[in-house]
Amino acid sequence: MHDESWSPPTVLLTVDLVILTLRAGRLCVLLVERGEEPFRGELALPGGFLNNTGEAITEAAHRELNEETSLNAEQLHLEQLAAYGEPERDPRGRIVSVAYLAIAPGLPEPKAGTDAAHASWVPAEEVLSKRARLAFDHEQIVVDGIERARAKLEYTSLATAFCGDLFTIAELRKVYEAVWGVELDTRNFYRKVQAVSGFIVPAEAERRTAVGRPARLFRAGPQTVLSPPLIRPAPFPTNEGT
Amino acid sequence: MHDESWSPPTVLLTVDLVILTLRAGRLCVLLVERGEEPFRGELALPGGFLNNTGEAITEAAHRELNEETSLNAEQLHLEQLAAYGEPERDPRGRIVSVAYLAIAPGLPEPKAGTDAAHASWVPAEEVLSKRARLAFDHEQIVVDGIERARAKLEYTSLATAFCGDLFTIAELRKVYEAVWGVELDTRNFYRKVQAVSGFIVPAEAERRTAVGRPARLFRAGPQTVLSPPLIRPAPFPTNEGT
DNA sequence: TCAAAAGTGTTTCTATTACACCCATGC
DNA sequence: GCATGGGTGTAATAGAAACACTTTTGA
Repeated sequence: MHDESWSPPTVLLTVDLVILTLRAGRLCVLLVERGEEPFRGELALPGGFLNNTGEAITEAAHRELNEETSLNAEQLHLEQLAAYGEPERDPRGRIVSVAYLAIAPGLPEPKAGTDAAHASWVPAEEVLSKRARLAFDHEQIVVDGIERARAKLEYTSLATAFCGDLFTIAELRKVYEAVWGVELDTRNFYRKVQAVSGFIVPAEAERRTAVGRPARLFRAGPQTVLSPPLIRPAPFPTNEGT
Repeated sequence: MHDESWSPPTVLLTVDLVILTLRAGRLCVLLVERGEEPFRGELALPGGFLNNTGEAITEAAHRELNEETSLNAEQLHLEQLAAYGEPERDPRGRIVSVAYLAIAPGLPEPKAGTDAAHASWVPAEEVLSKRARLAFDHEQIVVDGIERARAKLEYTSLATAFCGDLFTIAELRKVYEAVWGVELDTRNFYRKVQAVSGFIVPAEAERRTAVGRPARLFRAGPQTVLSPPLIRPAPFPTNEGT
């Protein structure tokens, strides 16, 4: 197939982060305005090259995440999305990016990283509707990240990663509504979510708001896989004749 | 953070393939006996280095898949699983592998590739039960691949990729039973699978076996996402008090 | 006529939905 | 009291599971 002197090509490796959070009831993604070429001044995902200290890819993702949000591993969810390696995806050369999905509870305005002129929370809808355009293939990565989050809300406890340590069931429902882009019945959600064993456990406390009855507080339970799952309503009616 | 002369480390990129098929009603994965160091003589996933002709990672996966199975892109399912990049995963140096999941209909005994002394179909159970040990981190990759296949049988039409162009509902059911490792009621499956619009469409033909009533033949329909999905039975009873 | 596999009907049970209604609080 | 959001009860419906039964074939 090839002679003995053949040697495989080397590539540069970056990590890119799709960091999702809820702000004012809307799903938002952290984007930076690039301070360097290529795509200087355009919006992009936070990320960067792998260190040359022999770090694992996941470690690089944690490092970049900490640079952007000052949150560490215990405080949020981080998982690998996929590798993106089209030859023409980066004009600087053969650069393969491993994308990660991070979920954070509501955060203050982010601080700028070293190679990011600005960093800001952009509503996911801005990206999905193509009103905000992104550098490289980052639009596809965001789309993949949001779809991963939407899917994992169904059968894992990922939604609790959007909340703080303590949360009400109404807050948890707002996570589902914002990420899925639907409205859910408050009362049925209230019972359904409590019927999933190990999903949320009651805390001995209440949260008082300006008006209305105080809500019980809960924290994330031990179970990470939900059974039964919370099925998201079909976005478009499934009516087509067989 | 780092000075201007800093340059990121280069890595070598491989693709590894988890190729699944059904043989005699059992889920099997294609493994090769390594013909070179490291791990000479041990079992491993088929795969290899990225070409230096500027190919996309997905193209490299297709190329390796064709070398092992002589099947092309139209004949089977191929999707990216994940990137594996622990620093110590390969003793040869910093090698990142992008793993792919391939699903093939029943195939004859495979031909050996260039750097594979033997290639053979190994029952998935041999790997999951750790009776067969694999080189590198390939055991984890196989576990991830099988779990991906199990999950995607629920909500996508992936099961048809295990079948030939034409198949009976009983054959399709055997796919679900083998991949999930459960037994399904033939009669309920028969109706449920036909109730999913666009999953399978009847072909104007029958399949006669040695004994019994001939079965109608079907082919894969246009729908790739199943609604409603086919939920797999919980492997262990979900009984734990809240 | 029998065995085997395909395909149908029907009952039972459980989960989801929709929505009426009650509860606890601040003002 | 009354507005507001939290929480409960319940009837109607849809889906899943269990299984008796009929159909079609080869031998």
